[in-house]
Amino acid sequence: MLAEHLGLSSATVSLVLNGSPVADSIPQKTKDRVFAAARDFNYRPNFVARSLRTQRTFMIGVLVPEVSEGYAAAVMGGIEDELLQEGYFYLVASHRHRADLIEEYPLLLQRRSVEGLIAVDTPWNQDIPIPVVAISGRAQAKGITQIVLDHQRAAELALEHLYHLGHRRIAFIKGQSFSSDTEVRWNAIGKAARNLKLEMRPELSVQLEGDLPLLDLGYGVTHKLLASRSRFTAIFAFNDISAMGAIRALRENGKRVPEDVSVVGFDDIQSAAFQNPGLTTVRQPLRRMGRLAAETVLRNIAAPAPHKSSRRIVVEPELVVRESTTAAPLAKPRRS
Amino acid sequence: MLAEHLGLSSATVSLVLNGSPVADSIPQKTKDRVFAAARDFNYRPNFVARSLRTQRTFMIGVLVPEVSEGYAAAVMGGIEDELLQEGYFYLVASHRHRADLIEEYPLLLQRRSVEGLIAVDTPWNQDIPIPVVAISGRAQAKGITQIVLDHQRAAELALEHLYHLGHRRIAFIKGQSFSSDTEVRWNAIGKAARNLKLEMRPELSVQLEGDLPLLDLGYGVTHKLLASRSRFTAIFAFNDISAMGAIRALRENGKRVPEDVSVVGFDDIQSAAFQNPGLTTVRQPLRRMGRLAAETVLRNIAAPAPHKSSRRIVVEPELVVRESTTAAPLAKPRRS
DNA sequence: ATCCTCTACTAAACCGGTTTAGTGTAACAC
DNA sequence: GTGTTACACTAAACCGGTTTAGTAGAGGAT
Repeated sequence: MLAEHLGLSSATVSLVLNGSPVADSIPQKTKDRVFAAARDFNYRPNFVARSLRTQRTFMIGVLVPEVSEGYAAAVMGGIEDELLQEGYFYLVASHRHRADLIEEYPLLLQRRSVEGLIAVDTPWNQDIPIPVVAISGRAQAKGITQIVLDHQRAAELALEHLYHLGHRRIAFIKGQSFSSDTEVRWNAIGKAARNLKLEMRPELSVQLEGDLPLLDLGYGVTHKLLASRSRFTAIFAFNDISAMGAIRALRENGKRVPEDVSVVGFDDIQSAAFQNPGLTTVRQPLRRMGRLAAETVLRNIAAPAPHKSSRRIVVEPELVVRESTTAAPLAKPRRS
Repeated sequence: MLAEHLGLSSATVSLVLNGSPVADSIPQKTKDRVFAAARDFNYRPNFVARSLRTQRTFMIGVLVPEVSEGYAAAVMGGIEDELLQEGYFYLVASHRHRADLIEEYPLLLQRRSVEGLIAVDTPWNQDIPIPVVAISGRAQAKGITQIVLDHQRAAELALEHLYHLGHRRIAFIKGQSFSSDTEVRWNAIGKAARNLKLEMRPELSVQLEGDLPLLDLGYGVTHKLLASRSRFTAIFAFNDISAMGAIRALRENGKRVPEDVSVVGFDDIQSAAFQNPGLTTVRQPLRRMGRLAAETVLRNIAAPAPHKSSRRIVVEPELVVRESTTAAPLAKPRRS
């Protein structure tokens, strides 16, 4: 540390600059000299050295399936808002759903001494000694906090919307088996359908299969659906991307959206609003969920939970009605 | 370090585990004991301590306008591919084009001892002591490497495509003044137009203005364009998002895309392909640019450039023809 | 003159490794 | 028996701060 080229010990300088109570006895005059020198020399204490001594890194790790994908990107936006504001930085790692990476990255991040971890849509069963918050991942380990969507409400919002528009024959695009939300959401849909006395026909359910690129996930399965010649007037897709793929497949088959078939997506990623027609979708407040996760992880760092209890924080979805849904054809809608 | 609970000094353990040549004289038997103990105790050397001594952090900083936005997300995907593979992690900071943050974040990242910096679409004029690679930012400082698109080629690809489809009255949506690509691209378009003897009418040029949210950037200006009643048969937008906004505005005005007006975007972000109709656009190889930036920054770290020369690496665009462009109405197209 | 109490600092330990310069011992040469 | 070398390690410095325990010196009380 070069600052005591001008008189004092490094201890004094450190004490003064950090405003330690031990420095109370140091006269203002000396303090001012220190501050002035720090400014003149443009002194920036070495963060690594400080981290070593204080055992604080002010870093947290973020695990996502893939950074470049809209869902993760939106969540990260919220995470970052909160973290940078609180003086933290974050390290990101994309595991692309590869089991070995899901295993390895948390270890690597721990070696980097991150103070907490946020796992986005990542299966989790490890028990690690730092706070972990999972966003919509199926978490089995104890002691982690989960941010989850109220899937029941989400299913109701979508189905009631379609139901009130007169749709009775609704096709469903189910998520990939590796996605953590698939199962809960599917069950929620089943329950919501029963409440509405809506029949879920097996021949109108298809499941996504491809992995990451997810280019035209919904495209293929919708073609399959159309090929089966089962009649339907609406599709409820697992996510916005598959909904967009579905719309394309419908168009190619001469179906108009929404006049012939209504389509509801899920997530409300940025491009849902950019679609033409705009996509009606169930919004997950992704940015807020990210922010919430960051807040939670910071709180857990500040005050380590005494009891390793698993908590869950439920966030509410919101139906965003755009132009991809309308009254069912050949049937009298009840309300709009 | 707990590992020498079983016999040796920490120095020996470190030497052995790091495969230092100094450890050559240590018999294999001892080495094996060390390795075994490391495994049993699940020993992970503290990265912070090591960083302090070796002055290596294996971290690089990434500056972007906004993480949650498609352009930055795609670039980050490429950056991450390369970095994680090479054992590096990265810290991200979003400056939202705020001048104070653009000033501050590089400093914060340097305090964190990042070994290099990648600036995405970020104006840059500082001269800092670590390698910097800029992706499509207007960089003025010396010593930094820029990854830039061949804008001339990009403009030609788009204009020639439209020209050959018979379009002569083409409207242009120009980028925001803060975006680093705006000016070069505009000049490139001008030059390409002259080469084609295409007249650029001032009344057919509009400029984006809003800042980040960019929800319907192109929407407003296109409405303005339509309101001016100037006739045009095609729009070349500054980016995909404004192109999507333009399409929406056109539709609302009863214009069909592409039958009445063809639209060309720029970037080829993920949702361009998801559009209905699929958006014809000039692709920037964003992921590759990110990867290239990461490779370059790592190379500069390994072998610091002796001469602080500014280099530029030019990448080639590619025209992706989808469904938003077709032959101009009321005119004989030359070729399809 | 002696003791006490403040004031204004600082010496030195510490964080957890890496790295340099040695050191003790055994084997070998002469 | 003595000098030399190779072997198998280790002491200690070091990275750059933070933090604890303590100390020198001035001034006041007795």
